[in-house]
Amino acid sequence: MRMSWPCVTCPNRKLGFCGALLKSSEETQSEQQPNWQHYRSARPGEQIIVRNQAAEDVFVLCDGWAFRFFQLSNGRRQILNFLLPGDLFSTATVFEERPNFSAQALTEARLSGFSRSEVQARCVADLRMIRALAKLSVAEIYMADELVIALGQRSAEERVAYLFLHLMQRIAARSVIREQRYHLPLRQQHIADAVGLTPVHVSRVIGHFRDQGIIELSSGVLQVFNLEKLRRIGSLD
Amino acid sequence: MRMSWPCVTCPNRKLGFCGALLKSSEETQSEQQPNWQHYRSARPGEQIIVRNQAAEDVFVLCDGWAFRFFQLSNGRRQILNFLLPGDLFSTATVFEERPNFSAQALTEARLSGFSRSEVQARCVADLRMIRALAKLSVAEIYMADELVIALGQRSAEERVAYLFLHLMQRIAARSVIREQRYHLPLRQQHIADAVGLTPVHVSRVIGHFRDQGIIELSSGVLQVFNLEKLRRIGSLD
DNA sequence: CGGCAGTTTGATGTTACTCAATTTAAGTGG
DNA sequence: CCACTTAAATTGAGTAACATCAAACTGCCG
Repeated sequence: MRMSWPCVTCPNRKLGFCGALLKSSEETQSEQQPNWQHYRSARPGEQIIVRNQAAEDVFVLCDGWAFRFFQLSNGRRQILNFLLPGDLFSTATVFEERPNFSAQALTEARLSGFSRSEVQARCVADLRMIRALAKLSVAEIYMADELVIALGQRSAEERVAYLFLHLMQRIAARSVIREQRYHLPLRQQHIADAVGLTPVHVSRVIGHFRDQGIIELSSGVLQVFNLEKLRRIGSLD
Repeated sequence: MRMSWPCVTCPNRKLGFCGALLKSSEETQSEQQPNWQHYRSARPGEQIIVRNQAAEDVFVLCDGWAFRFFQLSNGRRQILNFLLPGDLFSTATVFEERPNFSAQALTEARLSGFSRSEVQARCVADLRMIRALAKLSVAEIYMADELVIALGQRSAEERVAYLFLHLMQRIAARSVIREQRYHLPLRQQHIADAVGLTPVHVSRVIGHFRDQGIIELSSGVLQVFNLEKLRRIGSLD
């Protein structure tokens, strides 16, 4: 059971950071679980990374959803991004011990933790690791820039549509989508915290989309009826 | 004249990416201008990087101010960040040929352009380059995350105060500040585009700060009279 | 059946935007 | 040095977008 975990939980290893790491390990290590990697699971809502708190490990999400966020002193929080299976919890964690953000599980989740020092050592030894990290880091910067654009320049409807399109694209990159139905285990509170609106207003926006026959979102499933329209509203340029 | 340029224009080479690059070149190259590096100047408002347009070079700002931005089809633009002397125009440009953003000079500016392929080659050869890039990339991600937080969760006054504090900190990191006076060559339009407000509202916010005796901003100089208060308004947590 | 978390709806308030006019500052040519 | 021009900043009035508060509704689970 445990031996087969990596393959079962990360069927799309080639997509993520996990891929480069494990590939680099296959050559130097046996089939056995190396001691610098370990698995862990998290319950919905469980805190995985606490801001400013030093952590030994670098985490990759194997299964389920999670998100990175920043907790403000006034009780609000900004969700920085959502993490899907295969995602590294920010490339910054590879280089910095104390993260500048927090992270928690959204659903039941499984994580893979890698010892940071070992990951760094592998970066030095294996150029492919560096390449993979560089790619991830570029993607992370672009994602953040896009969110800045959405938050700075777009209306409520546009932001929500943007978030849906963004998530749809990422989900579609790792699984086959049938009939434009996407599994989105988000409360409206999460959407609100991600796009800088109140849950009440998010509800109105989604209601409006529903009335227009653009989408339907209920019980964790987003169904898109009019992708064209959603794109016209939510795409950034 | 030309020989002494690098030192004159990048007095704080150790701070930036320029430092690692040139250091790595000192060992392998003579004192002469290497052919994979060249200088260039830009007039205020001149476009330096055009989104989606392939560029051979990676740019470092030597002197003056510039900014990265994204132009929306509705005429609006989001300024992603301001660039100060020593700054690399996004670490993403090192790895990707086609940038996902544009950039233009804010003031009279001098740039240093490095051939991307050469920079990449040096990354492979010299570990210090990688380390420098990793550090920059982490800083860039954190900067973007902070802006997301400011745009998503903070009021107009808080955002403007945040921008000032952020720029003050970066300016102070590269020059001695006397009596809390900072040279900020920004129009209110730039501030507006950076924090997602209209220029009119930015004017009101700054006017309000002025009335309260917190700051004074005119003819390109920001003077801070009450740093404590500015921090209470603008700091993120 | 009751309780609870999440969503929806309505009424009202606040923030920031828009439009337009006015003032200030910075050049420019006589 | 002073009128003239132009860009930027300020100010005011009216409006739109989103927040807030509170109540009602829904689905789910014990």
